Amino acid sequence: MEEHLVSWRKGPWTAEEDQLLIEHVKLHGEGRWNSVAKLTGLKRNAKSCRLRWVNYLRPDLKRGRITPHEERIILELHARWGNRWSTIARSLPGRTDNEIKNYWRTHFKKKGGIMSSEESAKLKTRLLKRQKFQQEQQKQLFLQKNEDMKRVLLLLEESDNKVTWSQQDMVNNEIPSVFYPLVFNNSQHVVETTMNEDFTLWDGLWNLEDLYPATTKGCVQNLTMPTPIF
DNA sequence: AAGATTGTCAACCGCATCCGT
DNA sequence: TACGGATGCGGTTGACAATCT
Repeated sequence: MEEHLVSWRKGPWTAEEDQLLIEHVKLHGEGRWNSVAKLTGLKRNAKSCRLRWVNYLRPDLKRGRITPHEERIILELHARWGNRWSTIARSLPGRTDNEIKNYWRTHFKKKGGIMSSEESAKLKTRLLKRQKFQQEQQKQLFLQKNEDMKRVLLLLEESDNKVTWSQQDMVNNEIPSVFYPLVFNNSQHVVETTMNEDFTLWDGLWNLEDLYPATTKGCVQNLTMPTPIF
């Protein structure tokens, strides 16, 4: 396609354009971005198509906020490799170089590129808070598990010891699966998912607390630890 | 309530690199 | 080996949203 004859569309992509691009990749695979316009009628140049696919439409992309674990990886890899975003992105499946670059610039890049001692102290405090929270959460999980086991023992007694552990239960040292409906409202998987999501939520709140101590203090204090559903 | 400031993120641009001819 | 097109990368911009004053 002769670029000087075509007036390429620019700016945000529409849902229709996205659909055309998705269909094109389904049919022809990734790459050959120059043929997209020819074959689909899209008025987007090769670069724009590639970027849209890589940063937004790829099905293996991870949506949502960067997790504390990912943040730690970003910090470590940036310390090692500097601004080699695509290299860093390879260690974070589902995240794009653009996303990581944006995240870094928003959260860590300071004027002049060097953090003041006050800022680095803030970062340290934040990491310590996280560590503390993780420890507390593990403790809570442990205590919760103990409670679950007590419950199961009671149920076992009530059921006249007629229930047996499956082989898998024995291997995992877990509650007999037949008791799940009685012990958990849903499945254990749902409980774990909820806990993880809550962790992300709490992490976000810490960020807020660091940034806006006055406005979020009350909110954070009034929240309680997430508890499994019974 | 409204304007100013700051944060976020999608998208663009220029340059570098790769690869086929 | 040189050349040109395709692709990849990192820096930057601009629009919009959220928050502050």
